[in-house]
Amino acid sequence: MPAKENLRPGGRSARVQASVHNAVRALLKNMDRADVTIPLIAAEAGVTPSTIYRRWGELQELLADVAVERLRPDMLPIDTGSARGDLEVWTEQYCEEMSSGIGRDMMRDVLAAQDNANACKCDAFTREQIALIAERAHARGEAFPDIDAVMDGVVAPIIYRILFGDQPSIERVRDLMTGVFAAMPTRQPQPASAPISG
Amino acid sequence: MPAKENLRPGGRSARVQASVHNAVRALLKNMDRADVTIPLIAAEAGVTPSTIYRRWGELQELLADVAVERLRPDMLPIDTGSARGDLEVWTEQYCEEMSSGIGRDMMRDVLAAQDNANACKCDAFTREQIALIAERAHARGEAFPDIDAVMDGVVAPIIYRILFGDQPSIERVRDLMTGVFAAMPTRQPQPASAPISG
DNA sequence: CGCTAAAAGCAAATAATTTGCGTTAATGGA
DNA sequence: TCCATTAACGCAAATTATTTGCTTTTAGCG
Repeated sequence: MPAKENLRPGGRSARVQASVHNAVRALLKNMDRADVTIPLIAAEAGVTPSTIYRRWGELQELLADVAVERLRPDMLPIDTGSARGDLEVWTEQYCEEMSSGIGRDMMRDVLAAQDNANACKCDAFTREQIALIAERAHARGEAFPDIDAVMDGVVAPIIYRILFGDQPSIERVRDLMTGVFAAMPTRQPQPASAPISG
Repeated sequence: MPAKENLRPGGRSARVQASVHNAVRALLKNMDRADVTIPLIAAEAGVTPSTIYRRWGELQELLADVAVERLRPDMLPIDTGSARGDLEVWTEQYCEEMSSGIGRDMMRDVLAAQDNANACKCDAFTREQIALIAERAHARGEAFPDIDAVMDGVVAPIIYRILFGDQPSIERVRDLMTGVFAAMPTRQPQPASAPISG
């Protein structure tokens, strides 16, 4: 139902979409999300409300659309020199972003939508980032856990805790990471491996 | 904001609440959740819409309220004779319930609400069920993982996958459970150690 | 029993959503 | 390049949902 993908990529349509997205971001910055309505967004974006209704159906789909764009990673995972360090830094940053008020709201928006395509996208973004870290690890000759193991062992617990009311602590996040590395099938890592200290 | 707790427990108020909850359940059984509106619920429940608006504020809070009641466990975890068996059976049932269309919808309702009190309740329900299994294990003198280890290692991955688009398979769920038991610190189980207080 | 106030009902006012139809402009083919 | 086609938009009227002020009911309590 929410167009976004299969719409005419050409000028006006894209312009309207960008304008609406910008309007949503601008409004969310300044006011409580409970007070943001479609007519308000339309006014801010300079379009007529029916355009939004026809393209997104309801507010939640639009919010989910906007949220997923903001959740798209905008940089490569930081290279610390070791797989474990890479994952640790990435995980802590991910956890911080997602625990913040904005991150929570965006995740809520994505999950609240009828259409779960956006939720799938978020999952894909995360997997891609971890895959990049894994690739680097392999290129260095370091052992690295399966993506699924990282998702189940680190990402899922973080997200679960954020969604269900508990703020995950840095210590807990480190423990989760340690657990995933410990559970990794121990085939011999090639010589170049260099685990971080501390 | 959503009353439900601190309301007058007496006759009329409780009657209205029950009537509204029943109306929601009845409507959700027969129609798409996108077509359920507050005026419709009010008509079905035989109350005036403004009553619902004043008590719950918006549809999502009401849906979350109803959903959390349906997510409340209505029976003790099945006793299979062993801790591992108990957890396995419970986990598989939990996974099935949550993966089903109804379970997903209820979880979505709970998470979509502004107020996350209901989400916390769901987490508490799950912890209580696992705590019961843990108590039985301790009473039998069996080792059992920490509740947090089970939440992070089994529950969180299941819920994450359901929310973010992947259906967790029975095999994967068993693997998760095996992992949690394997990672358990292997202190010797005392014979008939004291049950946890709770 | 009678008082007080929380919760419900009712109806008018306001706001959001849907819908029909005319207009604009992106796309694709001649 | 121009034209035909049609998706997407704008506008405005109709419908539906939400809010609000006021009245009535009734739970809670001395």
